[in-house]
Amino acid sequence: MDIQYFKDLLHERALKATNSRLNLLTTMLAYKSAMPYSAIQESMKSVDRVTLYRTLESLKQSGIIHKAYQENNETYYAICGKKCGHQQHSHDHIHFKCLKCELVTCEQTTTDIKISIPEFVINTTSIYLEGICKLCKD
Amino acid sequence: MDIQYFKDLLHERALKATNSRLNLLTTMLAYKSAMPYSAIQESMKSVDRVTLYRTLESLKQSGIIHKAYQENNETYYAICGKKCGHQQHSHDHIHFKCLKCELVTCEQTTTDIKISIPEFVINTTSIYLEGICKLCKD
DNA sequence: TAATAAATGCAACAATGTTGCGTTTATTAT
DNA sequence: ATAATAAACGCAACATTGTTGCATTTATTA
Repeated sequence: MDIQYFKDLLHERALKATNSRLNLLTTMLAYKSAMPYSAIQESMKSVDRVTLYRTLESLKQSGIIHKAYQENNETYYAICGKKCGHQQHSHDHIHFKCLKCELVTCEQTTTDIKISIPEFVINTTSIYLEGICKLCKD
Repeated sequence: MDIQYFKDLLHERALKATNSRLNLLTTMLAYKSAMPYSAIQESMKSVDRVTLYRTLESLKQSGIIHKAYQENNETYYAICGKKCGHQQHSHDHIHFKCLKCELVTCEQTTTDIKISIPEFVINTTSIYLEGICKLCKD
């Protein structure tokens, strides 16, 4: 993933490859884990907050980023995988918040998770876990 | 569950059984499904919004209610089961949002859900589902 | 390079979060 | 039943975030 990848991605989704969007995406990529809004705001403080709001909205709508986690009025955003498209998010990972390092990451589970409720139709499943991550465990 | 139950519950948690709290709890109980903040606000419009804010906070802190769901800046609250205590929420149910009737309910899953990530320690698990509920399916 | 649709910045307002403080209320001990 | 007291309330005030309209700027294209 580099700038050109993001430019192409944006064009695919009929979005202009503007500085705000490219800056946001490269910042989020560099951050590695899901990025809290406050951190996004900090690194994007050169752009107007309305622009940031609309940037997040457009990227979310287009399936380029997603809300990974939300707690205590702090929202965490992460970059989507390739399966996501316009109005069509599809994540096969779960979101994990480490209580020690406080990072939120997208993780793959080893086994397929099948949750069912009798007589209910389930379209989408979102799973959030809290605990201690691999790196903090030692 | 009736008024007396809530009074006792509040006293157990060292909270005064005030009108705001009892009104909120009986309203939420009558609502049956998880109650969106806007609806709570509507039925609690006689109390100051700061009081409502603090009422929700105190009941949440004490394990009497919990945030059941959150989307599009609308938060849904639900009454906790008996396992929850002060600073100690413990829900064995999942939260389900029906895309037809738009109600958010707490549901039991038939099978125990065990999610694991290699080398991670998992403390709490939250699961959110979207789909069509039993009543709307027909 | 010009045309044009999209994106930005700014102003403005709404909704919610949050704190401090003086007054009121629920609980308790008398 | 009443007084003492700590908790809760209402109000004012300010912070943060959400959201829209509109004139200006920018990215894309022809």
